[in-house]
Amino acid sequence: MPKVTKKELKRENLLNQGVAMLMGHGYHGTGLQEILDAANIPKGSFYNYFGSKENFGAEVIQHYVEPFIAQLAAHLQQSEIDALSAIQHYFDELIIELEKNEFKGGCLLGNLMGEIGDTSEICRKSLQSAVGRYRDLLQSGLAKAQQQGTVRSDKSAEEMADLLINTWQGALLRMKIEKSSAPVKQCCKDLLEGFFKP
Amino acid sequence: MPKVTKKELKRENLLNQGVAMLMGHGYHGTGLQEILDAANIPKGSFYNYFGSKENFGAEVIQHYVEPFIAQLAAHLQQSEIDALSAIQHYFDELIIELEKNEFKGGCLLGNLMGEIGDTSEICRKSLQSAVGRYRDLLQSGLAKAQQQGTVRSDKSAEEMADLLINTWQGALLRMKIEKSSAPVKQCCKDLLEGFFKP
DNA sequence: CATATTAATACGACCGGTCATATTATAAAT
DNA sequence: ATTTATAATATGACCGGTCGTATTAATATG
Repeated sequence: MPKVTKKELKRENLLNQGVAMLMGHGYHGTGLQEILDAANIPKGSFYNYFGSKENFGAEVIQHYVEPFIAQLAAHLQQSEIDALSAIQHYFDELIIELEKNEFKGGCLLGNLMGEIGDTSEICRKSLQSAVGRYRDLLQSGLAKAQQQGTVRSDKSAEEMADLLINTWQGALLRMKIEKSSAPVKQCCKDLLEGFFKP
Repeated sequence: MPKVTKKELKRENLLNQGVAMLMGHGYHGTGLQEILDAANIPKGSFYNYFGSKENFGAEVIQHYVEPFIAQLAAHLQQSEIDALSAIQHYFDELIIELEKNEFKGGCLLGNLMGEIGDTSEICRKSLQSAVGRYRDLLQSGLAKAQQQGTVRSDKSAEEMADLLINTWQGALLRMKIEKSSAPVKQCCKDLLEGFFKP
């Protein structure tokens, strides 16, 4: 096996463990040691892969959002299902996952926006990009739903995408402290089955 | 001056500095030393006032929410103004304050829900209580607005209060990473001037 | 002088990050 | 093709500093 691939593999392993650890204990609550231990990589090797903890955090953010974008995109391009239903199914899947985790963690983006969104410029930029990419995809789905007549057209898809993302993020915070999926379920009901209807 | 009062004064000073520091750098990002330095209180004295950092955090949360509740209550009991307008004016004031702080900090409750909402049980309970008290007050204002006919009555005041709080929290996170008040302004517009209308 | 309250100091654990060195891979030279 | 020189990567001990907390000394109160 090529050496460069092996290095990439370890790098990705660190990112995966980083996602899990930062979700669980936050940025400042997680030490590099924990991440390295979880990935079975020696302490001294960390800086062969990343320039600093801060840079690592910024990469973790991008690494985290990727599967969510892929998952939503997969739902949206199922041609036999209308866009609004696709979005609803997507969020239903997220809720199932949240319940499986007993409402712990929530969304890494939301957690880090609150914790380091205005102290680490590098991570702020990364968060901005990650949320932006996610928002753009959701917006395209809502625009499609507008064309299909399942979502109101007197509000822009962009406005609704932002509203949905923001309400979802707030609902995730509530979920964490209430230990209940009621807030996130209500979010979907209020918006997707209520405010967004034509 | 009575001794007990002097002690209470220093205690409250610590809580005030704690609010400011935890807002700026989060729970794990803030050391007790910084707080004690800011309050001009010797390091060894901390445990004369609080049992632990975690207990301190839980108290800071309650200390933080108090003025917001008082401010909203003050708006709501202005008899010459209808409840919906009172709520709108209240949020307008919050937005002005956020702009004054250049979008830094946001809401301590939201930040801590994300960071330690599912790791510190004590703080989780405190957050639950703080948000609950705030929600109840907002709910009573919305119920009043329903009676005055300025807010729709086919949705419960509780549901709308939760939705407003959650969307507001999410919008605050977006505000932090976009460095713009657009998200929070849009939140008020979408809900108070849109979804909540009869 | 006895007692409680405050403050100084001590403590071990851990933080992010650096270092010289060991190992391995690549390139050059024979 | 084999050996030698060079570079890249891997590694664990270790840096100064800070963490939250415990213990001990000093001070104030009765």
